[in-house]
Amino acid sequence: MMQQDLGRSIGYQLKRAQAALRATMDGALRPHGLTTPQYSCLEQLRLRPGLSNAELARGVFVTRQSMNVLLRGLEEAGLVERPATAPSGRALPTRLTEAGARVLAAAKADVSAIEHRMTAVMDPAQAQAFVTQLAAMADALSTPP
Amino acid sequence: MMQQDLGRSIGYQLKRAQAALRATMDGALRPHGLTTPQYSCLEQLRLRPGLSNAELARGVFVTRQSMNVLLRGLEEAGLVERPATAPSGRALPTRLTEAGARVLAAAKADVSAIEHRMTAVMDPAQAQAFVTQLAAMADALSTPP
DNA sequence: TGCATCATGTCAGCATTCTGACATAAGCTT
DNA sequence: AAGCTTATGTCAGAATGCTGACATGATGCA
Repeated sequence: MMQQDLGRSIGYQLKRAQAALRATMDGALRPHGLTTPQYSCLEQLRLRPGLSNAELARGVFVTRQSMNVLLRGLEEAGLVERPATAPSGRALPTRLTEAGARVLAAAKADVSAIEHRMTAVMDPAQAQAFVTQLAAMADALSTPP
Repeated sequence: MMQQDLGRSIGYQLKRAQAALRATMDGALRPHGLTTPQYSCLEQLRLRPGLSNAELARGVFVTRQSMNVLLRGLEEAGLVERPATAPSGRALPTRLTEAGARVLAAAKADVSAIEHRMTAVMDPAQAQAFVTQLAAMADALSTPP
């Protein structure tokens, strides 16, 4: 097909939008002492307390190993806590500390503002359809052809 | 606002779609001996031959330093070539070799199929609007508020 | 009951990418 | 002409994330 304009490629624009979001979030989160993956992890824990390391990894789209070091950082900073021994199996259920919930709430305000800047380019109905389409595209790729 | 469902967050779905695309592309490109950033670099060079290291870095959304090591790999593999001395200033214009163009063409077929799997969840008019919206969102974030 | 399979947490090693810094070259201002 | 600003390529070091591997605990099956 020999595409002449990269700007019409969905893969390129997807990467571009994601890169812009990541850079903007990193900038906004730095004053809170968080990176974007750390923020994503805390947000997961807010919505689903008690998630294990492996479950968090899948939710943040990194490997278990990466999530492990990320969690240690959050634990050392006192933002999350894990029991020393597993209540069942090997999974250690992780929870936000009070300090973690506080930091997350402050950071979330900034992140929400960024997401609003993104969706402001469309009307609300378009924005909702857009998110639905994003999810459908991810599903289409995750399902083997 | 306290969002209860991560699936409705545009940031989450954007990350999810990008992660799925990246993983699928990595898998499809491995048989060609390419990573996704390397493929993106070759594609840039196909559309705009003679791009410098710094220009390529911006196009692929990595730093100059990362693009530098990436380019050395492609150069060593014989897929791209750069003059030993800069014709003007310090910028070294990079071009695809014949082998590079050949590898890229073969890889591009697979990548195009992947992009088609993504857009197949919408009708063509929706897909075009979707790409336009992605670009608008990236612009909204790149422009200081 | 045994045993195979799977998921989890974790260690080690490596690849990738980043931040910080420096020297060089071009363009612009004065 | 001289100096300031910007852009580029590159080096060094560190952070981040990944692959491979292993032991442990749960689960399902013969």
